[in-house]
Amino acid sequence: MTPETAPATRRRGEVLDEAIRSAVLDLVIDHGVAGVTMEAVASRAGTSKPVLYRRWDSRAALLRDTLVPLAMKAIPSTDTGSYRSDMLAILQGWADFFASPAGAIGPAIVGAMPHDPELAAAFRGGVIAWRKQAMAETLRRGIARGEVREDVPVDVARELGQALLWHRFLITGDPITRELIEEIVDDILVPFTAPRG
Amino acid sequence: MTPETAPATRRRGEVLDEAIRSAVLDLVIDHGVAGVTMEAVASRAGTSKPVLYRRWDSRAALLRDTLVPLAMKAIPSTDTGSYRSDMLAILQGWADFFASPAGAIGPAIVGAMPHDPELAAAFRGGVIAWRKQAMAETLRRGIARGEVREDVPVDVARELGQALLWHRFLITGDPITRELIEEIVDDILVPFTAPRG
DNA sequence: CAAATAGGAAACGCAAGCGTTTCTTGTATG
DNA sequence: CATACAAGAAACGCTTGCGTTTCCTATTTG
Repeated sequence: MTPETAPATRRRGEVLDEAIRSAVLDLVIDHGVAGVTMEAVASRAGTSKPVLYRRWDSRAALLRDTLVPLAMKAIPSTDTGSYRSDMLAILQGWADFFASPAGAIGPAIVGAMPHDPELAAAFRGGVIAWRKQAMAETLRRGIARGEVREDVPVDVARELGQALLWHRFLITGDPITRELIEEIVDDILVPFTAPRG
Repeated sequence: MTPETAPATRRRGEVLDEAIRSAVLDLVIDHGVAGVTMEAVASRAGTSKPVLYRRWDSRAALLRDTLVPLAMKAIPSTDTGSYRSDMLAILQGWADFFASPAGAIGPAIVGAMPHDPELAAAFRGGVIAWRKQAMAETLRRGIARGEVREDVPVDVARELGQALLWHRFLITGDPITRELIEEIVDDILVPFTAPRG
């Protein structure tokens, strides 16, 4: 046990940041957003409240800075070569997110937004705006390939698939299967967006 | 001020029950579900905690018994004579509910269900099951009239319209307009369910 | 009318959480 | 090496909320 090999007892920088983020997610999963208190996060992350308050001036800021980036990295943005296979990949990405531990942030954010305008702005202005843009891009590529009609109502078309998945995830609790995804794409999305012949 | 006309100072039965229900909804609207504490409900309803505990053994039971019936009476179940006008009425009912003060219970329930299995069972087994049944009934009537194809995939068809509305209400915050409702019915639902050929 | 019920006020002891302060000391930097 | 920074432990005083008890008395019931 020489001094050179004594293990570090305190964490700094990214190591500590990751421990805090991980603690927040664990608490959301276990107890919902109400379980995310400064006391609980500090305890779970093996740190102290002054450490948290040095970074965030409030619980709301901590939640916002932790939950929103998790939602941001969930979904592939990918050009697969066809509108159909783009949509299959995107909807599968959502389904995988919902099935993952991080999916717990979905209902947490939805429940919190009505009373946290900054969280709502971050989530809708960040994550959702980005997803809308990516979906519009997907439709644009489809139009360029001649797979999607030029007068497709983009506003509705870009949300139609994920709306069904969110509905099952948040509201009805019904299963989200690969078969459902293919049905949505082949029986709803493709007919709805296809050029009219 | 004769004794016969002295105003009542205590409430009983339905009058008191309604005051409690109203207090819960007010608190959800103002503070979200986290604001619904036994202290706050008692104070808001102008009653006392023993009165609440005489009725419910826990905050969770009070929430469940208050929020779920509110969701239950939101939506018309109506036979208007055609599948199209049925769907217009139903989706307008959802839109009106979301725009009403009681709409606040939507995100409240969604946020709470992952950690309250009894609430989830009440909401999904009660409200949602009832809505699914009513939607299946609507499709059946459409089939009988020849407006809806006999092989319509009921599982997806019965949730498609409201999924889009819930998505806007809970996730994106985009407006829910009469034009949107008509677009959903005329451009998505009717083509998707219509007989082929 | 008398008796029973339960509404409402007030209080209780306890726990959890808040935001902050003080202190020690591990770790990074120059 | 010395210095600066910040991590982590511990404690603080305060607030809110919990579930419960006691008491008084309004209201209903028989």
